Amino acid sequence: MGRPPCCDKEGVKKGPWTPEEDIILVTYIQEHGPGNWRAVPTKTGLSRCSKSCRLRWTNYLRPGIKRGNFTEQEEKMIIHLQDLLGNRWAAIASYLPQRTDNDIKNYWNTHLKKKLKKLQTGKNNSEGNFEEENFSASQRIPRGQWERRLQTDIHMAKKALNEALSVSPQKLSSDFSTSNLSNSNNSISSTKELPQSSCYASSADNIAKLLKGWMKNPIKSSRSTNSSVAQNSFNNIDCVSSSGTKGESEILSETFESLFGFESLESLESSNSEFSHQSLSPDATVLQDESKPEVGSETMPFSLLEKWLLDEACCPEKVGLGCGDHAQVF
DNA sequence: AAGATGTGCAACCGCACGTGG
DNA sequence: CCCACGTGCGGTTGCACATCT
Repeated sequence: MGRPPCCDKEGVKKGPWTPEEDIILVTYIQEHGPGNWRAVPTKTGLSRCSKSCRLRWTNYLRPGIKRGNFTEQEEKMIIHLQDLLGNRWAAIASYLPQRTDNDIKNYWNTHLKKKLKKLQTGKNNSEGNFEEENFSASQRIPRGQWERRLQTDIHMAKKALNEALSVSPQKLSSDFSTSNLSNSNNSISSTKELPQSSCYASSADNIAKLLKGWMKNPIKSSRSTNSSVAQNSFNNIDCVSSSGTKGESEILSETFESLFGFESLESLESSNSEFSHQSLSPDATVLQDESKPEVGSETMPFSLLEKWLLDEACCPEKVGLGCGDHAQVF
């Protein structure tokens, strides 16, 4: 039995996408918007399965996604969220709106896992490998339990955020100023230039040009030497710091909104039963990104979250979020 | 210089879930 | 309620490129 494949295997092209296919797909989505993926292959004439189209769009062509060059803040967030949520890459990605789950997953598997392993072995061997605990925890918990656990995680995360948001203004202020400064320059610091994938890069650059008019935001710069090809043109909707002269409360409010898509902690509280990433999924915000790009939604949240993560890292009990806590809830 | 091995990442696969008829 | 369909998600694979021997 089982479900039939999403598309006929015969005549369906697989493998890397060509620039021409990208153009076709993007042009179609430009006209019709993302969604109804089933119809995409037939309407565009692409010899691709609908899933492949969707994947290509969400992971690669979608505007507003950033590729490569993970910042330290992002690394910390991923590490922490992975600890908190397990391998729920989509959920993790919802906290990093410019990153795709696939990208985060790859980055975790190729970089962070090793990095953590190194750190862990170098640090202490007695407490066991937290990464392995992590995996085992997320793997052995059945789905139902996992969902309850996730809710608890969210609740605890809210608590942590609440605390993070209610720290003394002076401290917060200095945190903002310092971390914003540091944020602005470190995005390329620790990561090497990605390898260039030759012919496609230039072709994809053409796609970028083709699509230039699509984005309402001007494309600021194009690092043509970066391997992140076409998508970089989308991604270069650089996050201009919007903090400027705003009051702290406003900043906090905006930070929270831009970070979690809620207007207040109360609304977050009221939405308890529904995991927020559903409403925050990159796909869900695609069109919003087009119409009202979240300028500044990167630097501000990171500074706050950085604080949150760092606080927790050094004193978990303070925020009631010890790494193993969520497992004990049930 | 050439083959072997390692690494990173795009894309595929299959399962689960939500929804509408 | 059941079923088919569309979509989302996480795990895995395959390939291109980099590095090593």
